[in-house]
Amino acid sequence: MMKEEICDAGGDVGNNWARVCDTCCSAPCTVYCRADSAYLCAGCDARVHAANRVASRHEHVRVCEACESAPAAFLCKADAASLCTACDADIHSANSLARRHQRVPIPPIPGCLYVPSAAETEDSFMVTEIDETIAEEEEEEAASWLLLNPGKNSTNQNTGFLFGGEVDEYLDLLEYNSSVENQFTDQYNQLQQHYGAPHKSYGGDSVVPIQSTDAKDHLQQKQHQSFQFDLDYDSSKTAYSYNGSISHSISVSSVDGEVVPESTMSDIPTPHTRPFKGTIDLFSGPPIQMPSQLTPMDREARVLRYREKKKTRKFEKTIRYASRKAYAETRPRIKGRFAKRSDAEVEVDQMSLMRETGYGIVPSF
DNA sequence: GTGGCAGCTCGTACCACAAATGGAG
DNA sequence: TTCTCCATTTGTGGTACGAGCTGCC
Repeated sequence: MMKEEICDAGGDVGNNWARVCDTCCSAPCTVYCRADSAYLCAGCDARVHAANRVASRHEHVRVCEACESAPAAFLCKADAASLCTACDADIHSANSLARRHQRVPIPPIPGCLYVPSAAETEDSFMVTEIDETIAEEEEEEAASWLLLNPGKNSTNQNTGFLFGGEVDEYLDLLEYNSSVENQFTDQYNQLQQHYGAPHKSYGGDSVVPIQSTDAKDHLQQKQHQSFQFDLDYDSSKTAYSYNGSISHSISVSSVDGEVVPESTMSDIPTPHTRPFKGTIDLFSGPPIQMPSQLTPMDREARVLRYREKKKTRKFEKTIRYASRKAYAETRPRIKGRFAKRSDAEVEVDQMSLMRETGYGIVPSF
């Protein structure tokens, strides 16, 4: 793909960006401002359009995801892609199947797409290209969450493809539960440190959390995709229903849910039922109070919490009892199922026990 | 465009038994 | 109140199997 040389600074040399930011020339553009007739990156978009009230009203659209060099005009629901008129015509005239893709026009979005943090605004020109690309993706994802809120309290100026209030309330739900969950997690960790051991000592089992350093990217990606599907699924409903999305989320996330040691639950003096990680316990606990107004600082904090939680998600299975795991691994199996131990194996065990303890089994008759 | 088939992926039930749990005495 | 006994429940991993999806004819 030919890269347009717009900036004279040469900041785009050596990258694969189709079009670089007209302002900083050091990052790929993500939005097109119609008022300024300029292609801007996330950081510059935030900085320029947050400068004053007039600038904040500039209408802008995302850049075409195909050519990345023209403003997107249509959103293909089948491909979930924003396309410019040229790419839309090319792609959707290729075959009959593509022609059936449902596309909706993308209206311009007033206001700033991004809410940069202080660190981002200060260090936005110092990150490497790769880091910036990754950060860009996270920015867009986080911004996609942020974009959805205004429609809840004011006139919904979003595309209508996503009903912002619903999704943002979902985010609020997630964050509410995550905060409660984190509170429980912290409490649990403190108790672990307090007791000095993760499990009440019976001389047998001990809790052994599996610390797999390998991040299961495909699982995360899969879950993330399913998560996004949940949102779209909900947004397609005319009537808002928590049950729909929540049941989906549970079915996805509870599979690899982290299990809390039983002893911990019984040992904690303040009783609570810790839900599976990622689940939403709507049917117990105090009613959730939805904030009606969110300041930019609040929203930024929520996005940061969302990112942090996204980074620290765990998908690996947690072993609660190491002895049971060790025993299960050594047990005889038939087609994967546990099988009864033969008499010979039982005798071997008894012999080994006699050697260890020095005592035999006395016949009862 | 529709139906049938093969191949693939994914989730889950199944098994035995030691350990954990909780009630009764 | 504390301890012991005993019945019940829980948790553990590898494999088979069914459901669902995709691609091809």
